Amino acid sequence: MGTTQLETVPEPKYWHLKTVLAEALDSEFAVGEILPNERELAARFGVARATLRQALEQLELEGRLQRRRGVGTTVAPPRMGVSVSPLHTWPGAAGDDWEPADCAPGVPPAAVASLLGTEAEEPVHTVRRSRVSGGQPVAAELLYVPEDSVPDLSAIDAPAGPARARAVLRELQRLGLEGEDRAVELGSARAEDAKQLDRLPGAPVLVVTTRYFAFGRTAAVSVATYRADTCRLTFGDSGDVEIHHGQERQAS
Amino acid sequence: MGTTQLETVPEPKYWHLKTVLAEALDSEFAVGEILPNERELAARFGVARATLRQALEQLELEGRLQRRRGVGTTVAPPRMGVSVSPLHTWPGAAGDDWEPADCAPGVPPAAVASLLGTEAEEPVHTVRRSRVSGGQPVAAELLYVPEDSVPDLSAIDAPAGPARARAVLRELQRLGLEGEDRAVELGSARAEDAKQLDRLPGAPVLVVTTRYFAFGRTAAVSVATYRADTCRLTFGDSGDVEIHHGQERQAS
DNA sequence: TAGTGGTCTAGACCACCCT
DNA sequence: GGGTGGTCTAGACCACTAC
Repeated sequence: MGTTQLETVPEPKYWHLKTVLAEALDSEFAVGEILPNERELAARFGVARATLRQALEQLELEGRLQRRRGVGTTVAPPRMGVSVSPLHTWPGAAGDDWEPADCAPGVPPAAVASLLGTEAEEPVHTVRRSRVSGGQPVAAELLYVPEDSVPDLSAIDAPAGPARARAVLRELQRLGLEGEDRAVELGSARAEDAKQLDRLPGAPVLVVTTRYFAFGRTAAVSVATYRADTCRLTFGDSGDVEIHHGQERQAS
Repeated sequence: MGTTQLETVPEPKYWHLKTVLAEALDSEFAVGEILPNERELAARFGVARATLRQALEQLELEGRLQRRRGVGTTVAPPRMGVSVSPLHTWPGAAGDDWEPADCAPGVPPAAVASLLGTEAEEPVHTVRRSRVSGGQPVAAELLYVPEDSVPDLSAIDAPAGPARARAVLRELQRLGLEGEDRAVELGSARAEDAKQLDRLPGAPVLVVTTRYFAFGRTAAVSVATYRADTCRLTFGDSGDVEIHHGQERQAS
């Protein structure tokens, strides 16, 4: 009864390891610095490599580390704030930092079709865009626009590719935007998005689903996947606020 | 040169496994149904248990599965939409679905102190609340309120506990709220939050950081951690939209 | 007490990057 | 070619739940 029981619930090794590493990152490493490789770190801490990797995985999930196959593990800079504020403008409006990449007709996934209220197998304009911030890709987007939302689009304008993407976006601007709403959830990058984001398939992403309303219905749906490791999504004007984990220095 | 190379990039086993399982979930399992245990599934697919677990982990991350130690793996219901719209009201206003749990003075983490603009070691009112939706806990929140934001709070009111939490929230309502902004990022549940969310430490969470402005400065900061596996954060009025992965039936 | 998922080990080989 | 992280194996034991 009088015994001091510090660990009624024994802490998993990888959890403790993560804490130790996190403290080391704050105090002993600079942003961009390369950590010792996994085999050496595991040996140094006296654990199996798999256990060490469990700790590294969590730190990467929290945006503290960046791991690249064939290169090594580096200390990540603080997450960048990426604004996803409702701007009450259509995608593709002047000033947004998305780059149209492609456009082709395609059947949207069932979840999107249900949001659009289209028939199950009905093809819609599918515009792919990518967003770059701070010199690296942060998001990949698929924008689904039913054919009848942009009736004036001349099919002859551009059969496919970036030119057609721009044409669809241009047509959207003509519509009266009545509103929009957003949802954010956790997902994992599909192969296509992963390549666009310079990550491996399955990497954690924040999926932002936006519905655009016009004519009293959903006129377009955007599904944007943001790199969860490097991005902090901001709503409002908190985009330029710095978040500090601890002391931070720049690698020389 | 004329060979058809279907797999220039060989797909990892766990990735393929995940796809197969996801399809099985859509077509052969009902929500709430219990899957065969990991050892049997691994044997059935001819892989090591660790490999199978990698696939299950991703499906859980995507909100398709729910795993509970000592119980089993069940098919998760679609994620519930949880509204985090800017309501332009203080936390604790009538009608919000947060339950005050506790309040004590405490030194906020450095990141929060920097948002509040308080001194490094300055203690602030720290209110803990929890949010329940659909009968289960979805979020845990720590609300940091500097002492001078609620100067009229009589310390004698309640020394600690839920009563004091309510007292702090009550005082907040008196202030003129000038604005708020939010940021969403991925994190992992700390031990404390994990218990509150009925998850293991390290579980993926969506961290919503909200700044409340009054007197031309940041008068309070809220850090809310939402279960990433069960929640879809909604901004706007898309909260009641159904998202379907595929066919869905109810377990009998 | 039996069965589940969670943790951990000590190996092996592979895909990728850089030089 | 040498070094990195990524995948995979076949075990073992532990913590938890339910009966």
